[in-house]
Amino acid sequence: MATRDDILDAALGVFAEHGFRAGTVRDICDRAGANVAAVNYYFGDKANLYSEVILHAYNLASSSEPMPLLGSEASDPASHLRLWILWYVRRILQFERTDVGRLMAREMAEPSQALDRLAQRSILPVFSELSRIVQAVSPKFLGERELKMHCISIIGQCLVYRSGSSMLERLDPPHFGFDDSEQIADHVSHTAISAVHYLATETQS
Amino acid sequence: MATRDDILDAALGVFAEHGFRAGTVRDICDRAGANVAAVNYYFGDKANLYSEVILHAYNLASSSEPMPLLGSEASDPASHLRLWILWYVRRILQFERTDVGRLMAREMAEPSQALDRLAQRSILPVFSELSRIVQAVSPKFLGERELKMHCISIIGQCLVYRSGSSMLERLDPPHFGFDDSEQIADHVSHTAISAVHYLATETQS
DNA sequence: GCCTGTTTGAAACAGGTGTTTGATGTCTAG
DNA sequence: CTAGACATCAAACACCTGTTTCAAACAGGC
Repeated sequence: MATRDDILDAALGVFAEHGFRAGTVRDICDRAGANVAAVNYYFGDKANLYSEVILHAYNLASSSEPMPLLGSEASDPASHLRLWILWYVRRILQFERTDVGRLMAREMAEPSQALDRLAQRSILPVFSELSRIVQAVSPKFLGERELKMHCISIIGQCLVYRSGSSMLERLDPPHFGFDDSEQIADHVSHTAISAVHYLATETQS
Repeated sequence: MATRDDILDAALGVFAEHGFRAGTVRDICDRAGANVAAVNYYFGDKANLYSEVILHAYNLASSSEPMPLLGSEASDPASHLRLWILWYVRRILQFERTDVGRLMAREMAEPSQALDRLAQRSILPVFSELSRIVQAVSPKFLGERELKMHCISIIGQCLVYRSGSSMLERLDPPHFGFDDSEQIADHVSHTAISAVHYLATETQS
């Protein structure tokens, strides 16, 4: 059963690097030091292997830093929002260099059926927790859609540092990386906080 | 020479749908009503065809609504920012359903050499124009990095509606689409304007 | 030691890929 | 009319893909 795990690890690297289609089982088996037939023996076919790799990658990702929950620390909502954003930005930018992150990025750009199971258990909790925090920060009660857009704005400002990295790299360097997490978190949280306060006092068109 | 253009059009559709690797020249030639050898006859090889398709797609994209330049209309900077963001959001969300947009999205997620030539002539002007507008909106002079982060935040808030659409679709519907462009532009411009004003009055950590 | 189920191995298979070939048609200049 | 360039076509080529086959090696229980 050791070769099964070897194949799983090797497949993670190969799929992260080349994607599902372009990643070959021969490459995987070579890296795992196994025979070509091993993939079909243990996983049935290539597609099934991929599904298991996604699960494997998710388990690896989940074992990292846990999400800071509202109320877990006795701080004001504003600084908690900054803490949460810092956690999210770190998660995003840390992913950039790992196989797990590159795999997830591929899944986000071109989702496969394998993602569906994880999405409900991964994306939704993150989003609803962020909603709670933003609502706590806001001086007035935010409607559902209004709240949603604020959260999307925050997510978007963080995600762009990875999903738009191919664009950003083509501007004048230096590019933003993991070391800039704090600065990015500062900026995004300031933007978000000022947005909810501004929208609370001004009349929205 | 008509078949050359037919192949170009067909290849745009095939590459947008399946990507460079998974898109086959046989599929392209079938759609174009041409022989398999036509691709190599007119374009040398598949990679070269892809490069020309990227150029072709860019020309199609450029012939759409032009970017609203600062000073072209006699309006205050704030409403001009909203106008610019609306233009950008529309461009982003309109792309979602067209072959050109899907191709560009693929290129952004996994850039090929073909993108390099376009990037300098497409991304940079957009970004520098946005920088000018944000600077005009701001009550105080913004430093290079500060200005850059504001612009990235705006870009990110718009881009997320496409790059993160696979995530957003998994939240409770209805999802945001082209018809919500105005609302999104309102929200993003309000956020951006309040951010530059807030950061101008508060002391940034 | 032997037997049984599990695991590995080299080779082959069937199908699809981009590309090349050489013949055939088509049109235009001399 | 003819020569030559251009364009199209069916067929074949060489290669790579995931998958299967079947024999050999290995494991542990009796």
